[in-house]
Amino acid sequence: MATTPDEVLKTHGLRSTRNRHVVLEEFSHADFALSQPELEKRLKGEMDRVTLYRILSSFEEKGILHSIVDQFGTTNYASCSSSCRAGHHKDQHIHFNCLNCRKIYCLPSNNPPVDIPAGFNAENISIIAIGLCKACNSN
Amino acid sequence: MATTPDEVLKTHGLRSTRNRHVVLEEFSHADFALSQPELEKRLKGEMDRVTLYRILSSFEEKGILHSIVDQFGTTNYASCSSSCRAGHHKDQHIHFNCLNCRKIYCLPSNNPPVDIPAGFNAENISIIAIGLCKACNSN
DNA sequence: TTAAGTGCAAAATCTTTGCAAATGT
DNA sequence: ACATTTGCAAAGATTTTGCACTTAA
Repeated sequence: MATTPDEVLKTHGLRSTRNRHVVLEEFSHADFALSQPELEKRLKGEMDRVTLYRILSSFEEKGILHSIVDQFGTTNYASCSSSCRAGHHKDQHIHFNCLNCRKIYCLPSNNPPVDIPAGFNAENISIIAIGLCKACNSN
Repeated sequence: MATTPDEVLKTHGLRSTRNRHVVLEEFSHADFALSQPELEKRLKGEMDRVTLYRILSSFEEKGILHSIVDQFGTTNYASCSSSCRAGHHKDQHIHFNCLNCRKIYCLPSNNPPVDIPAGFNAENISIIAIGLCKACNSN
């Protein structure tokens, strides 16, 4: 079921605006996570930087995107799986952060079970593999 | 074998200075990872902010500390295990990032095996459990 | 002595906030 | 019409850079 951008927005209680469509469009192309600075470059001049920040955080809040903080401390965003709901994200896959191109890939691998000591209450587990990605490896 | 601060510095090719001793002292107390902002608070007035940044990055580079980027994008530092060498860190434990007090704990758990797709070359794997820590849970 | 380390000022980033104008429903 | 969304300006926060002074070896 291919949901249209309009439907995605409506379903998540957001108005359909030109800027939001542009951002959704970018994510539909990308096969990896995008950061605000990266998106800003791609959309150079298309919209105000602040608007972009606001769109990203509303998309995350509504459950359209989930965020991954990479090894450089930058927040990156990727489309959510169907298991994400507004205000509650559950990343069930591993991310790969390339040291060279800095891209973040959502890997198909599932999280392995992780052993947490008693007393600690893990709500979510972030697993990020760090190294060289497929593209950078073959150069 | 309790290595003295002086020995730690010498072994890693760093000069023995007052500032570095102060930083090492802080880490010897801490049972969790410390960020630059946190250290700056603790060492209020003891040294320049820039010096602290430089000490932390040289300690990381030389393999005295390893860094963990937390859920808020802040870089935190913790003592390295003996398996870390200059320029090559191998975190073999899981970190726990508390949503309430924001502390990062190095858990005793070992990394589970993680399945990485062919073509990707993982140098290191960062596993961060996010939730409420032991202390914050019991309040 | 002299290379490494430090402090201060300033720059560079990245992110947030306030508010008036524009836009979607 | 009216609440949302946007753009601009400005403020905050964090981290880096340049350079002259100081210090460890």
